[in-house]
Amino acid sequence: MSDIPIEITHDQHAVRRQKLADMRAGGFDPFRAHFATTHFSNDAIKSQVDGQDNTVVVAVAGRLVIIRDMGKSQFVKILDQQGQIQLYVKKDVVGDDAYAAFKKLDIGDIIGAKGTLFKTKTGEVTVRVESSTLVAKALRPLPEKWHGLSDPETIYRQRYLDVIINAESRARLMLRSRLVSHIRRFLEERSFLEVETPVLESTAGGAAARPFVTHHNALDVDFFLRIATELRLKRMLVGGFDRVFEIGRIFRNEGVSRRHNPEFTMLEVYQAYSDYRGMMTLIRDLLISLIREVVRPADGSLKIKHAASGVDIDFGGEWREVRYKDLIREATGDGDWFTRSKAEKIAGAEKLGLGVNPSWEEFEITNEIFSKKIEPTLIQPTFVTHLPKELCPLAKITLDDPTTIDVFELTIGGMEVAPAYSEQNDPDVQRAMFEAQAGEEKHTIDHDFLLALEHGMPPAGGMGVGIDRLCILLTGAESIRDVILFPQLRPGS
RNA sequence: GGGUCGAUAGCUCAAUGGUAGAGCAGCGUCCUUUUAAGUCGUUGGUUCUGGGUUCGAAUCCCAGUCGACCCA
Repeated sequence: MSDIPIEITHDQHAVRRQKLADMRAGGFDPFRAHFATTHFSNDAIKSQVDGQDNTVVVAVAGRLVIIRDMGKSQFVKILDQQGQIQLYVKKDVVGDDAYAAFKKLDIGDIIGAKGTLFKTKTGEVTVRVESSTLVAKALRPLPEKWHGLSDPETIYRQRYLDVIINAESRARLMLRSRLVSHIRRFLEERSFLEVETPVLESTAGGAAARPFVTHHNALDVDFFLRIATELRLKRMLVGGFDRVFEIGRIFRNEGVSRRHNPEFTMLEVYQAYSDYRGMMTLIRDLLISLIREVVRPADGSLKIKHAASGVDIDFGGEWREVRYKDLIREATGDGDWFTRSKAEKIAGAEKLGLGVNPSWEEFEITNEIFSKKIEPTLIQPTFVTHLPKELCPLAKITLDDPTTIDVFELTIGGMEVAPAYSEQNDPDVQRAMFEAQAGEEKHTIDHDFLLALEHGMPPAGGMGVGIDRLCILLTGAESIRDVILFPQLRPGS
C-alpha cells in the first residue's frame, strides 16, 4: 500500500473510509478475491417455482443500489449485469452479528448473498438471505437514486456511474453490444470472413478525411491511423478472400459533434462477383434482421421512432430508390441543373439560402445542396444512387452516364448510414481517378494498392456501414455520444 | 474556429446586489413483507478558476477552464 495520504473529499467519503479502516482493524478484508454465484439476477427470478417458497437455493452477487431498513429486517436490491434482484435480510434468520454487519453496508457496496427464493406479499421474487458477505467496498457514494445522474460531463467521463444509475443508458449500451454481435453472426451465416487489417498505415487512403499522425520509435517513421479499411480489404479480394468484412475502429482528425466522434466504428463488407445492387439486398436484409431479432419493437412492427423528429421510421415498407441527380433537380426546381454554368449554380444555391465558397468546384456546390437541403429530409430509408463520380473515386462508372458512378448512399433519419459501390477493378481507371483526386498531392496515392489491382481483382460490391450511426437509429438515441461508451472529450477538468 | 447557454452540498435543483436553502444520500433514533418505504432529529459549501466593480457579489463586468446546443 502507498504511503501517500488519502485525500478525503467530503463527509460521506470519510465515513466510508472509516468503515474500511474498522473492518481492516477487525481482520476482515472487504476486497475479496472471489465469490461463487449460482445465478444472475433475472435467471434467479425465473427459477422461482410458483407456490413453492423457500425451496430454490441461489447465490447472487451485485452492487447494493437500494436499502430499505425496517429495524430488525431490511429489504435491499442489488444490481448485476441482468438487472436488479431484491434481498430480504432478517435479524432472526442471519443472527445478531451478521445482521449488525449487514446494517453497516452502504449503498454502492458490492456484496454476495446466499439464500432461498420466495415471493413477497406484493409478488416480487426475493432472496431470503441466509448468509452474505461484502466483496468490494464502495468508498464513494452513488449519485441519487430518483433523479439519477444528469450532468452530461459526468455521464461521459464516469460512464460506470451512468450505467449503474440510469437504466436507459444501460439498456441502450447493451443493445449496441447485441447489435454488433448479431451483425457478425448475420454475415458469417452468409459465408463472409471476418478479417483484421492494420490501424497503422503509411498511406491513409480509402476515404477523403484528415488522418491522425503518430510515430513509430524503433522504425523512426510516422504512421497514419487508418481513415478506412477499404484498400486493405480489397487486397484480400485480390487474394481470393471472396467475401470479407471488418468491424473496425476508424480515426478521422475532424470536428466533434452529435454525429461525429474522432474515432468511430465502421463495418466494411466486400462481396466478389456482386455489385452495388447486391449490397442493397444485403443491407436491407441486415437491418430488417437486426430490428426483428435484436431490437424487437414492442408492437411487433419494423418501425422505430426517430428521436430527433419524433417520426416513425418504417423499415418494413418499400425502400425508396432515387438518383442523386433527380433529387437535385427536384430540390432546385431546375430540370437542366447539370448543364448550368458555375455562375448559375452559385446563384441557384444562394437562392436556396446556402453560402457558397467561390473556390468550390461545381460538384461541390451541387453537393452542398444535397447535404444541406436534401439529406436532412430523407427520414425514411432511402437509397440515393448514381452519385457524381468526383464524390467517390473507387467505384465503377455508370454505363449510361459517364458522369456518375454505380453507388448508393443509404440515408435514414437524415443521416448517411451506408455507402456502397460497384467496386472499381480496372487498375488504369483507378490510377487515373486517384491522380485526378490527389491533384498536387501525388504522394497520397497508394501505389501498392494499384499494384494489387494489376494482379486482378474480381468484380465486387462493397459497402461501409457506420455502426455508431446505425446504433443511434436503432436505439432511438439523439447523439453519437449516447451509443459510445467513452466519447471523446477534452482532457479532464 | 465562431455564436448562444450553463457550472451552487456526494447527486438533483432553488436563492431581487444584502445571513447560500430544499429533496435524496449521509449521521443519530423508532420500525421484522418494503416498492422513490415510513417516522423524529441532524451534519455537510473554495457558489468552476483568476481578476475587477461595489459599503457589500452565487448574482454585475473581464479573462480563462470544462460541458451542452447551433453554425463553419
